[in-house]
Amino acid sequence: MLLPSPGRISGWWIAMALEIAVLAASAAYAGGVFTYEEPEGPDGRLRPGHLVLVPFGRSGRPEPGIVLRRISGRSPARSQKGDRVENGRARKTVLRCLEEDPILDPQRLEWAAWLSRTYLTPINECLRLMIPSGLIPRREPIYERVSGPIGGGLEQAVAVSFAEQVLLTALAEGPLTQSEVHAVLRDFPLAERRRALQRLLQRGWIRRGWRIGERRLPMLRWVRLKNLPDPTFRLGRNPAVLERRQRLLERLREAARPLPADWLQAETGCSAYDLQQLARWGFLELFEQLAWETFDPYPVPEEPPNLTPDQALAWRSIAQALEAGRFHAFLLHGITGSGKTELYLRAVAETLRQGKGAIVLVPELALTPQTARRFEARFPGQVVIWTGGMPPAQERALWERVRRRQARVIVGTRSALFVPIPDLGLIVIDEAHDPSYKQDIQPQIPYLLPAYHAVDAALALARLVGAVVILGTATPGVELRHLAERGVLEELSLPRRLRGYRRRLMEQARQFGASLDRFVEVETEALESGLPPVEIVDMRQELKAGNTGIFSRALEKALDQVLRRGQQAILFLNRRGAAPFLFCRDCGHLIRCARCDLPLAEHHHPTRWVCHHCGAVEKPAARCPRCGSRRLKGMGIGTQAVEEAVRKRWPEARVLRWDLDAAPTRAAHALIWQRFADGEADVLIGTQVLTKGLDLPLVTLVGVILADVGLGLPDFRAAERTFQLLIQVAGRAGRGLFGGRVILQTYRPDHPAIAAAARYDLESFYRKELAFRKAHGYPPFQRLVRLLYWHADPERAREAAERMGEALRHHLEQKEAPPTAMIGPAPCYFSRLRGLYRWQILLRGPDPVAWLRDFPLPPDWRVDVDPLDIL
DNA sequence: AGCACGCCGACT
DNA sequence: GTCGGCGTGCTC
Repeated sequence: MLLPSPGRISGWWIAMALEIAVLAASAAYAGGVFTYEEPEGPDGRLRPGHLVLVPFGRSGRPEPGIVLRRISGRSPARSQKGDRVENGRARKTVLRCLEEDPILDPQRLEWAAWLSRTYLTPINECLRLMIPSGLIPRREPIYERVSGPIGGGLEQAVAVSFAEQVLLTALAEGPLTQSEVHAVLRDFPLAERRRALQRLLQRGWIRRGWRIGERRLPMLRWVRLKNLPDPTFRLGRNPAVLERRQRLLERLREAARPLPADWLQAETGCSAYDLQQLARWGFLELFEQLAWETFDPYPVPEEPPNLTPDQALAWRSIAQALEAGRFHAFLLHGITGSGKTELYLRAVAETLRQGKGAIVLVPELALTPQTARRFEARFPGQVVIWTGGMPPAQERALWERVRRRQARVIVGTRSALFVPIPDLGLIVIDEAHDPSYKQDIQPQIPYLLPAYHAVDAALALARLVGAVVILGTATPGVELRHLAERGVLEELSLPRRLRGYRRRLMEQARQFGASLDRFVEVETEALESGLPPVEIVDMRQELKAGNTGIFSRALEKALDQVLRRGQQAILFLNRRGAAPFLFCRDCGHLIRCARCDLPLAEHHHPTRWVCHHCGAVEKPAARCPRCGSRRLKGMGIGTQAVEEAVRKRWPEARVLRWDLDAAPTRAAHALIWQRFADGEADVLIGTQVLTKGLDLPLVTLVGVILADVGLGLPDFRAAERTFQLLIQVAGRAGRGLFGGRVILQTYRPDHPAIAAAARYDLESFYRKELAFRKAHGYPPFQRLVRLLYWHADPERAREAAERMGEALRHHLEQKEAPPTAMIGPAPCYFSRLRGLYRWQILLRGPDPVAWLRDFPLPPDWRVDVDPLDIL
């Protein structure tokens, strides 16, 4: 077939037009895809996957876009402005191409289309996931004078304000950017400045254009050690400052080479100021380099250990699949500490050997310097750590390294899946059951991001590019097991627990004065042992026996023992704060968040009332808002209450708390973990953040303060979530030399999730859960789509929901297959959050997405396909 | 979502 | 008579 080329052919203009997905937030509301003219000149010949800037919207602001395809067609007429007109609408022209080569390959474009179809989201929103904001230049409005009065004459005919005159005079000298306009008009109030601009624009005296910023390559700050300070030199007055500065110098001395500043800061806790100060004293030299050139903090590759027989068996299948170089997906079911990571590392090594790239996803909170280090140590200089919310320059630097094939391994959180690494050969998803792999629906984000699940999205991508997927988990959950049973995933298992490699254990044994006698030697390198035994304590019996405290007698005794032996304990309670409820003792009034209608929790240090949903923090009121009584009291317990109880009962114990309050940032998380791992505390108290697969060898006791938290929610996945959490937290015990045990306190010892977790009985829990899901028509037997609507006005929310319900009912009657049931419209269980009234409609059937595909969904409705919860 | 156009009350 | 309220409609 002859492709039409631009030019005049037998009286027709054969125009090449481009379908472009525009990445502006507002574009999604109009479908996301628009037709543009191809520019003439060197920026011509745009191909699918090219990143361009196009004028968009009334303001004509340059917005990033991705070329989807070239289309040919009869030329529309030209308007006076020179734009082509079609259906009465002017067609605009691409402004410029941002990268010489297409930045997305055809498979990624196909994948975006899949995401769009699967999650009922405009394709531009799906593509946005793959374009880091660091690639987009800054754009600033620029104003220039067109015509109008210059000084005298028309001012009398048309009222011109003083501000307008000042602006016109300034513009007579030349164009001004937005910020320059504000500088010129700095003596006028903001509203006045805006009005002046608007009126002059309206009269056509000035014109607005856009200045597109320079795209500078991001630089990276490096640190080189110049001199070590004299031992008598005071590096700081504050002991904490002193310590981290010493740590920094020590780290540089060890490395014996320059290290990146941000990396050093993360590792040592130093601030930019610390670095500057040390440089001023002449101990360090700070310098910059292109960010992606030589990021290579670990030059010596770590030797891979030998595999255990279990690992070797699993490895044979994985190696075979990698060899074949076709799509293949594994469910690697390995209990905590069974050596899954070593298999990931081998698979990555094999992928690199083939000249392909690998993506390794880890749960949000598990991405710590320690995790990163394992990969960097094995693949020095080849690893990029990718997390959400990085500064644009860093994003761009890392993206550039990946694109130039300088880094072939991406380790990151769920957004790392979308980095377009060339020749993708392997995707690993660690702890694949983790809920942080699902993108949730949030009202505060202006974008209509697809509610994707990284596991499903990874499988789809791997199919398109012919890659291998490894989904690793200790607690597969119903959906993953179901995929395995359907043959989508090949199941591999590591049933035995690896206590550690001999080399590491010997070191620990020396350090803590322990012996390795009680380990079963399965092979020359690795030692194995079983999971720690779990003891259930029925807290109702404790109450009967007169114990109203937080600790059962069994847990108290066990903790006592651990502390006496100088070992470590973890106390787990999946609830932050001091008390989850606040009641008035006189009238029984429950204090609620004004915006969410949910109970406020009491927090200490300082004493505050906190909404766990919207994060609102209130100063405690002295009196009950209903009866005026001063007797307000917190009820129930959270991690802070546990911490206080431990400190009171064991004043000599060193206690650390690990929850969102104690560790608001990733660095703080890493720091708490590090301190506990270094033996700076005896007891670690925390919420689910502490379940994220970290090795703490000295922990011999895990106490679950209250296993029932979370079982009360009316959600079909509540039991599964609790079960998985309990298994994960139990796995924290006994990973080291001294073995370990788990004590699980509960008021519901017979609940299937709790009873099965205590026996590590995944099989029976899975069977029961599956029967429950089948009986109630929940996933994986039926699929769910959740339609969400929210509005500050309760009436408008209800009306919109009912209108939508009607429209869907109508659609339902017209369209029979596939059979789909509508549940609702109804207010959500959390019917008001952040001041917004929430309504939902659930669609349930074998394929509700297909059923919805030809239904026009209004953009103010949010769609959650395969929602994790329906609260 | 932004942003502009469009029709009714309190002020220089 | 003008500023400015936010209702409605559009984005190639």
